[in-house]
Amino acid sequence: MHFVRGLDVKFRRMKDSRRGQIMAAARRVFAEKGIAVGIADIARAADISVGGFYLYFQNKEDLLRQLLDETGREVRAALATAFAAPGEPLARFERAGHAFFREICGRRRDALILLLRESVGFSAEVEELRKRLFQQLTDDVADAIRRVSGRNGRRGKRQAQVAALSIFGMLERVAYHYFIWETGSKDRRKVEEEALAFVRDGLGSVLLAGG
Amino acid sequence: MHFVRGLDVKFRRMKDSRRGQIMAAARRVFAEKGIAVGIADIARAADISVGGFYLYFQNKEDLLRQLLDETGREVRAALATAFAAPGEPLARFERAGHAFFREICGRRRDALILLLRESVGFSAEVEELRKRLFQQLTDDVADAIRRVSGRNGRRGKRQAQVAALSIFGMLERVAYHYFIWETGSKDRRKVEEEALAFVRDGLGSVLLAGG
Amino acid sequence: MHFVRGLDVKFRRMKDSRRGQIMAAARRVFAEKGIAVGIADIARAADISVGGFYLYFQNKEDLLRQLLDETGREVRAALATAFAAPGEPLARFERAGHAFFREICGRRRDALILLLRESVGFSAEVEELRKRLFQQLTDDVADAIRRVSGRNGRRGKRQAQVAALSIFGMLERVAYHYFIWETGSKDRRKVEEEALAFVRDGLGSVLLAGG
Amino acid sequence: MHFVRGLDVKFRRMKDSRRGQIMAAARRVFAEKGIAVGIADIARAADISVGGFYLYFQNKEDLLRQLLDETGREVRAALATAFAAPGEPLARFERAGHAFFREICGRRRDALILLLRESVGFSAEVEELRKRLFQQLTDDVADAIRRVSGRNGRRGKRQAQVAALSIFGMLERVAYHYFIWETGSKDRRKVEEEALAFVRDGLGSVLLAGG
DNA sequence: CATGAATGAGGATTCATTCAT
DNA sequence: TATGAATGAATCCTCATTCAT
Repeated sequence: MHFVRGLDVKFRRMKDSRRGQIMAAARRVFAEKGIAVGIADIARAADISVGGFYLYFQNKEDLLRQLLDETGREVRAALATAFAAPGEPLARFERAGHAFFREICGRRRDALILLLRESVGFSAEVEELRKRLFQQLTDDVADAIRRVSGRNGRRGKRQAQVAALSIFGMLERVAYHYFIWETGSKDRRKVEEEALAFVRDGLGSVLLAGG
Repeated sequence: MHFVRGLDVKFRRMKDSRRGQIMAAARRVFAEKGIAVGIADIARAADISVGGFYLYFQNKEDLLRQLLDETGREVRAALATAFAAPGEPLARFERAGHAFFREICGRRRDALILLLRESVGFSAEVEELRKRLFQQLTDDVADAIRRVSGRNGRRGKRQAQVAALSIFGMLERVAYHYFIWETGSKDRRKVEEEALAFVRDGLGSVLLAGG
Repeated sequence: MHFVRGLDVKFRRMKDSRRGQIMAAARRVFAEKGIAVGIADIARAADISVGGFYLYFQNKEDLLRQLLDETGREVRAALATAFAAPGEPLARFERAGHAFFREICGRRRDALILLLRESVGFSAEVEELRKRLFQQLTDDVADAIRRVSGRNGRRGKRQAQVAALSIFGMLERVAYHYFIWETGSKDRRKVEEEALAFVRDGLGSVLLAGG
Repeated sequence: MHFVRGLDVKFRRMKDSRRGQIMAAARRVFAEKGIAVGIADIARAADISVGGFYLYFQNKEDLLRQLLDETGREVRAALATAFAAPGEPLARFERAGHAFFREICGRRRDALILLLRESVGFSAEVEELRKRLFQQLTDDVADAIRRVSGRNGRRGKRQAQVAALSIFGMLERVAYHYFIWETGSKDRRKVEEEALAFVRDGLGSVLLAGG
């Protein structure tokens, strides 16, 4: 039985690695040539046959869904980890912002492009997934804001929700500008500082308003 | 000859009206069914033949380009007009924000969807156009910020640029959330207030920092 | 208006002729290479592009459906015409039998192959259509038998139904053998005579039983 | 050596049982989902791997061929056994007819569907096999008719051949109608009676003609 | 200017068959 | 013998674009 379980695990891993290999290739190809590339291109980039692709994904939309799920998990994890470390509330928000720029924009440009550009408007179902994903992310942040501000009334909730949306919107557009389009100032450290200063100020009064 | 010129003008107008008719139909159809709809659908919605479409637009991308240009002009105009009226700097920014929600999100949902969802990642050329468009918009705002703050050094420029990007990012995501996905609070007036309060706070220190 | 109607009619005809051209080509190709041929083969045989095919038929199944409908109408018409002429009941049945061999097997081998071989088991929907078609044909014959025999009780109905089915079964298998497989005796006139003699005898007692 | 032979025999048996297991599963699956199902479905139904399938059959067509052969043998055996028992010639034909309905239609619906629906038009080679199979079956019956009628001239042969074909055609269509489509009267006993009465009458004069 | 039938390249997906293990 | 992942040719269908009328 051990042997069989061992095999099982081994196969599961192989399967996972194959799947991961395709996902990585797809992210690369999507980022470079756009999501309109054919399955053949993805398969080629993943060193696999066209039929092989369909062994691991039901169809192109399924691949995109898994890619988005993964990206969503990564972003949430990066933000949550950075936010979890002890410190002043505002400092923790700021750390989370830095994490977004460092972990995601800096290290996962492919994922960023997928999330902000290539997956947009792909299909109704994918759009629904994007919506859920953004809701999770903004809910996470809105919860954090509410916990810090202590405001739990309808107004407090809406305020936290809007603040969370605003923060994400800022991060997104700044990321799109500097990391996807690679426009404007090349000094991303400074850009990062300014952007987070803007967040801090916007957030500051939201948090203080509750005190 | 007058007659001929008259005809000419008339034809130019007819041509313009035809073109406008197609563009309006396209915006409607794109917003409803996504940019993947065929030319046939657009032509049907515009009460024109498929061949007729190609008399007014070189191809689908050309249509999209013109649609985006138009939308860009409208947004700039709405913001510029609102900002131009006299008053305190911060109040003028706020008015521009209100104009975005009222004029664009409220009255031009089709254009909003096109700008933020359907045109994203369509093709390299369209993406280039989107980039230019966003640069114009953020440059407008950044200029205004710089004029008010008086800071014209490299740092001031970057600061203004980032602030402008941040403001647009916020407006975009809030618009996407409440006007495209139509999620969350139904009280858009209040959402608008909160969002603009956030902008005001973030902007406040940028402007004051220069004083 | 006459002009416009004229155009309309002309276009309808052109469209019909195009459609008919494809249907004729398809019957030929199906009979020769089997229904598994690709749309490309059908299109080539019909001197049309692949896209052109889809201008006239929703998909392959739609083509098959229309082909079967047409064949069904032809067979019913051939039998009905032959049966309608005056004469003794048995002689009229016999004439209908001759019509089947002459009009359908002799002149429309393609249609015969489609009906008895290529359309079999294509898809659930087509099988449903085949079922309806055979029911119509056997109902026609069963009605004729009942009218002649005068028996309208449950037993008479069943008897007529089974006799009609039997007749069709005979005609089909004889047709399959001699006209599709082209096996056995080459003297089809004589085969025809023998087969119809068999029908006459089987039918004779059914008809007389009622007297 | 005994040991080895024993093993050999055992393996042969295992091989046979494996093969039979696959054939049984295939008949079931073909009858239910149509012959278009993939090898994977058949393998799953037979509790075997895809690769395993190819240890016992060269390819899908080979499976179909063996399935048809088997079905042919069964039908011939059922008819021959029923016909072999002593009695009046006509009564023996009738018994064979009953055997067809009882043994084949009633007990082997899967085989019936395969023979009359799923194997039709599969490929040129399978069609050839079907042709041989039907020839054997009709030759068997035609021989029996000839032996009873005593007519051995060219005309007698043709007459017997056509009569045999007619009988099979009737049985087939009645079977298709009542046992495959499961349409019409639910009282299969009575249907069977009527159908065989029809055969008896048709056959009667063929047999008597020779006397 | 206007039409819409026609084109055909391109993309998604399936499935019989093979082969390394 | 047995497995099932891998292959890739084959097929269906769509849609931007053209062009004869």
